[in-house]
Order: sequence, then structure tokens, then C-alpha cells
Amino acid sequence: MGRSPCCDKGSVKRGPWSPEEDAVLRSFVQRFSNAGNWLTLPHKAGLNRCGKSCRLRWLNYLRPSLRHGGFTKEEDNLILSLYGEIGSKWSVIAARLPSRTGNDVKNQSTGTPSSRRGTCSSQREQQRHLLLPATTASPPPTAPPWLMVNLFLLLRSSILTQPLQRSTTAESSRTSRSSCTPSSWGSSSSSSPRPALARLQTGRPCCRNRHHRQ
DNA sequence: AATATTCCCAACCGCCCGTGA
DNA sequence: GTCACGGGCGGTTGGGAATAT
Repeated sequence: MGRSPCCDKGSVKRGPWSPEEDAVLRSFVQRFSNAGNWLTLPHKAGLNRCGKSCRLRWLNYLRPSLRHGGFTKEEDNLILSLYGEIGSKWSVIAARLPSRTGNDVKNQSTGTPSSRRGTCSSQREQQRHLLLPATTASPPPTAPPWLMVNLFLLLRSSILTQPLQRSTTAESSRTSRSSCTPSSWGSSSSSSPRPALARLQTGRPCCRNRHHRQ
């Protein structure tokens, strides 16, 4: 049946939020205890923003007691465990993690080296590697983290139907990216899971279009 | 030093669901 | 029962920084 858009995208501001806008939104929501109707909030608060954008900003960034980044190993393990049980229900997973949002969990799961790639070629990557902390004094595990993750998921669920097959070289990574489009992982191919699952299953990200913009 | 590549994460998009008229 | 609406959610995109070559 189709739906009318929640706001006029041509007349509202989009993109990054300014500190002033954050302050207005924060004070408005806190002053009234809750936001009430998100779609009318921008008008009431004097913000030239889409209501859904306001809601997202509040829930994912401005909400008190939120923590950003710095996922602990325990949190990472819990995410992996819950993902194995329930799949990409990020909001459900986030509900089990205090001070985390679904968006955070999603970004963590689909964006951390520990869940994406089999190799840690850079210092930055190693330092951020949740399953292989940079502070560890022990030698690296025999099996790479991505394999451990996949084995874990294999044991926890029957998601995996395809054998693990990939190389960890940058070359194969580029090749994979260039051939990975939404249509390539769509319904036409049962062996091409959707990106989030594909990343966890293969330990590598699917394509990110920005890499093609240059 | 310059350029290319990779990554993080905030923000957006669009669909689904629950609810009330 | 149907429809419109708002909220919620998963998936995707893009900017900018860090790192590698």
C-alpha cells in the first residue's frame, strides 16, 4: 500500500548533528521526561530535523548512561554467543548489554576485526582486536580468531551450510569486495548470505560501496 | 611525502509491527 | 476487518581518521 514519508526530506536538515542541536534535543527530552511523539518533537523543540532522526540521535547517542566503543571481551563473547542463538536481533542482544544500543552492537558485530577478518595486519587492528588483546603476553593462538569464531558459531547453531573457504590475503579481500553487491547476496543465491551474516560466517566484510567511489 | 587502503561509527533508509480509530 | 500512523528495527551508506604501501 505504500507509506507517506515521515517528513519532507527536502526541507529538513540531514547529516551530522551539531552540539547545539544535541543540546536542544537533550534538554527537550529531559524536560518532558520522554519525547512523546517523535514525529512532532522537532517542531515542538524547534529543530529542523526529521522526527526519526531525532529519535535515533537520542536513542543511540544522547541517552544518559550510554557507553560508546571499548567493548570488553566479555561483551564481545556475549554478542557472539547471542548471535549464535538468535541471529541478527541486535536490539535483543543489546538488551542484554547494559548501556549499549542496538546500533552499537550491530556496528561491533559487523565492524570489528574480531568478527570480520582472519588476519590482523596492522598495529591499530591488533590493538583493537577484542579476541586478541594487544596487552596479552601470550603468543597468538594456533587457530586464528576468525576460525575460532566460526567454529564457535558452528557449534552453537546450524547456521553454517557452506564450508569455510577463503584466503586471508588482501588480494582476495579486494576481489571479494569488488564482486559483492546487494544483488549478489540476494535471494538468487543461497550460498550468498546477507552481509551481516556473511561477515560473521566468513570472517570478512562484504563490500562497502565507498571503496568504489574513488 | 604522497597516495591508497582499511576501518570505525554516526546517520540514513525502508520495511515491519502494534495500536487505535 | 481495514487502514493509517508512529515506533522500532535491521541493513546500508558515507565521512573522516588511521594505517599501509
